[in-house]
Amino acid sequence: MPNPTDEPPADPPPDADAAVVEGDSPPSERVPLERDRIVDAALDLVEQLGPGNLTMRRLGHALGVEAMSLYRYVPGKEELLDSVVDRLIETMYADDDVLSTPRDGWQDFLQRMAHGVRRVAIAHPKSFPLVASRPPEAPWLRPPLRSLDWVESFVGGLRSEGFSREGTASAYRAFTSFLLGSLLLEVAARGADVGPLDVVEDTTAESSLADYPGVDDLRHLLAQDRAADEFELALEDLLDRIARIKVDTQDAEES
Amino acid sequence: MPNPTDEPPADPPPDADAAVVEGDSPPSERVPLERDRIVDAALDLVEQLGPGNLTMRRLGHALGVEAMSLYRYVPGKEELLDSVVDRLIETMYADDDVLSTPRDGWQDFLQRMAHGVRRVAIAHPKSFPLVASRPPEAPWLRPPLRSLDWVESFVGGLRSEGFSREGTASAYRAFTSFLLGSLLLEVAARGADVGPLDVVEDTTAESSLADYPGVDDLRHLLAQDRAADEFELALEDLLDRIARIKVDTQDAEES
DNA sequence: AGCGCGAGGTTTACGACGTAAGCCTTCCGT
DNA sequence: ACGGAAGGCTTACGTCGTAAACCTCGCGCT
Repeated sequence: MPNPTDEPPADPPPDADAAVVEGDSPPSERVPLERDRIVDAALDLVEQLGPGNLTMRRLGHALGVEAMSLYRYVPGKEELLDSVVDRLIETMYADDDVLSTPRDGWQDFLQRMAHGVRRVAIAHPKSFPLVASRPPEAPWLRPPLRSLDWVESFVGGLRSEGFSREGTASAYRAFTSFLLGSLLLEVAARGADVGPLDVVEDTTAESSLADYPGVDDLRHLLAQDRAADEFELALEDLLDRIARIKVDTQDAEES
Repeated sequence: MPNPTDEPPADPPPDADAAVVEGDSPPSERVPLERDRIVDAALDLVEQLGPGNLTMRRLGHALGVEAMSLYRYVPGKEELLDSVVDRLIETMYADDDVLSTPRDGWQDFLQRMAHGVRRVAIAHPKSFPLVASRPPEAPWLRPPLRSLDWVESFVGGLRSEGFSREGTASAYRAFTSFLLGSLLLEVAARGADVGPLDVVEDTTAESSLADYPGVDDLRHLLAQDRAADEFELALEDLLDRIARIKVDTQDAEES
């Protein structure tokens, strides 16, 4: 068994060219060919098998095509993965509840943005870590807000609400590291217990915890999933912190 | 070029068996054989080439040995990587400035712990992300504090300082996600600019930023490395937050 | 009608990977 | 002296990413 990186590969036979939905019709296009389809399929595969089990051959197979055909549309696997995270980011940006510019104050603006990112992370637990692990293209594109559009929204939004340059930059850094830490951990916890079958399997029993009375005592508390509540609380505290940053960095600036 | 995942592989010739330091001598051992040596070498290699370029053959080569010989001491690559992150965690735990139990209050205790973790992260920028990306063995082993010893220290320390069970659990979750987010981002930024040569290469010039005036305006600020200061500030705010958690969850508990 | 030609797919092939299986050597206890 | 195991080496298999060459249509020309 050469490569059991994440989960059993489990290769089902191909289907492909299944439902070619019709409906749209700009002048002269046939059936929806590819490239976006490739990225979508890659995202799906990553979500099913984990990033380590995405394979060009497997991906081709899922699209009813040989692996090499993909290279007509994608320069290589790395770039494909980059496109996958781009797709994820776009998904976030298309969220209706996320504003591209503040409407009811910056706190509401940032709340919506944070929740939008969280929604995407939770909807794509296996892919989300990719957003963190690909090398950033520029120092100001910090995961998980890895796109100029997001950063522009963030920066423009806060500036328009009276944040100084320094305040905006600090807030941006605080916001991104908060999101990254919380969501990576939440998603990792979520991803762990969706294993193949496992049932409930209390994980208790077993060995160790005898030597670790403190941990043993808190075992149940620590295993509980309070992610949603704590995200909310931590986010509120973060906004307070950012409010403090705002006033602390308020200095003489032109508009 | 099959696998340019991270950086150019660049395979130098082997040396191995170079300096076999003598000095210790328990009853009957020859030259320091292996297993720990393997893990150390793996850690070094990851640090030099990035995790994606660690290869059993390359690792063997670095130790002056064929790849297959490693399997005498290590069951497989996954387990090797697990051992590497364990080694990292032990390194943190051996830090003299980190206390295993509070001496001057829990704030000092957590400060020292946070700085200890940060020191290790910064000393091993390429390896640190491994600590985050390996699947956790239990829900209460949250990166980057992935060892029962750490968690026991944390939990025991806070409990002994009067934290309730719930308060301890909340503080633990807040602490870990703070560390993970901050340090991953700091380390990613650091890892980015140690590329092969690149010189300074202002990254400015170039394309894009014309359409993103807000980002362009803040470009220099956002590229600045304020990681150290902001870690300190954020950590202090986190401790305040934890103090609030402490009093908020103070309820009737036996000692 | 013939014909080239390019878009989009396939085949084949290479080198690197993780690792199973078996072989060879060296050295120890008896 | 010798058996055996400890520790390394060689060979081999299946899989990966991808370069290169090759088919095979259907279209627009003349």
